[in-house]
Amino acid sequence: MELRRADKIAETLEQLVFAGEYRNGERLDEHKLAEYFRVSRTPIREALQVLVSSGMAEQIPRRGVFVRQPGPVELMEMFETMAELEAACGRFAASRITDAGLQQLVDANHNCQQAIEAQDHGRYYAENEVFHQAIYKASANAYLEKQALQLQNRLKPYRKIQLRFRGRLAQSMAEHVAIVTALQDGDAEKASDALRRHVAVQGEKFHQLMASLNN
Amino acid sequence: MELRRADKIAETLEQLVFAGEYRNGERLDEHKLAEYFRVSRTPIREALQVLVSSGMAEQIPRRGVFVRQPGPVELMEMFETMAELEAACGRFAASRITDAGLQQLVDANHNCQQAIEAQDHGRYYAENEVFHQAIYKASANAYLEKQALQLQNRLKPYRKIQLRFRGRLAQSMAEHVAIVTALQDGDAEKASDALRRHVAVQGEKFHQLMASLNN
DNA sequence: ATTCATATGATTGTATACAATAAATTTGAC
DNA sequence: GTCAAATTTATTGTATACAATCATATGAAT
Repeated sequence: MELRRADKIAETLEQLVFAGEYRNGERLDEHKLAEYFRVSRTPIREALQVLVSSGMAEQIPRRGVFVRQPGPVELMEMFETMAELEAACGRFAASRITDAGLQQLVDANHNCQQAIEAQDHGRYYAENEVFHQAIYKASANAYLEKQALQLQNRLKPYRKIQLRFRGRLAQSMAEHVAIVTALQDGDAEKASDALRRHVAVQGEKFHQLMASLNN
Repeated sequence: MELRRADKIAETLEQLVFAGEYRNGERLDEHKLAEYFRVSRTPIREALQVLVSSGMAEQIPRRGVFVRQPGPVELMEMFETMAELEAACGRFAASRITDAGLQQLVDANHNCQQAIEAQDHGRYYAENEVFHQAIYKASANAYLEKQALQLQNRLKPYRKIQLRFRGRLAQSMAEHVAIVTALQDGDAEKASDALRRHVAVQGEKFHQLMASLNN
């Protein structure tokens, strides 16, 4: 499945946009992309529509599609929304999580802790993702889970930057533990609050994020 | 702007799917649609991709795109998510809403009340939409607002059915008033809780919704 | 020199033609 | 008669050709 060239091109283009290969208002030239990917304009146009529908580009009829890198304001809005989505997942998970689900969280945290001790930022990042995705799934709401996964994916490049800062890992771990405890206790309010605060970007985190945008 | 035929076709197709013109697994035949709309397959394919990306249809490579009417489970999940999105909007709005924003809510409620007294379900439905959209905007988070609007749009057909039931309008109005009061007081918790309960589909509402699916 | 109209070029949107793949049908062996 | 392989048909995916529209450049009139 998924052998369509257009889909593969869409994935590649997404990564290119994520990697910052394109400036903010830059136009995605159909001809040049067709030449680059050695295909006709047709699959390129289909790939561009995927980018547009995911919000990574904007289409102006009869003008073309232009990459839309989120600015500081939109980025904050996306992080705020992410925090609320995760809080919602936690709220549902508190009463719906299974023993197996809880065990997944405990395991993920264990791996996170190991990554910290090994000072392996990359691995911490990966295991952190596992932890959060386990919570999405524990919400037992496939629709909400999908929304959360999508936004998590869009914010991935920025979150990666964020974890680089001093002391952030240890604090993050402590918050994870509090989240798991709340879920174990079945305390929906505590779980959602803990997740909201954990994901939210405020205070020092906010400044760090803003500073990272100037690179 | 937006003079592309593909976009207009996408809109029309969305409405057709909403209206239940297509069965659940039904395939959207490119040739037939092209013939029906008197265009070539190209704009049809673009329109179909829009449906796919909005979740209203599923694409199986080299097989075609098939309409995906949400079943009972997914519908519940969407309503749950809607409730959480609105709760999030309310949470932000509690501290960010302006006097003008509050006035919009009061006005919308006034119009809702008039619609009830006139027993005008259609008008109540329209003004109810205005009320909720005003809250989305008052969240002062354009990204969240957009997400809420999208889901609201997808749930529109089902919500329409729901409001038909006896006593629902009066209860809904009372809840609106409570929401406005919480926002006036700047009480984030109260506002988000009130919105969550207002939008959530539980108890009797759940049974009514399920019953409506069998038509 | 400025401004407006026209013309020219570039780019997107649509139509059509072709290729690749999957579904359906036919044919043949047992 | 049933099953399987092969062939045909149908349908999607891609390439190319054409049309429509927008941006730029050119030129004349003031």
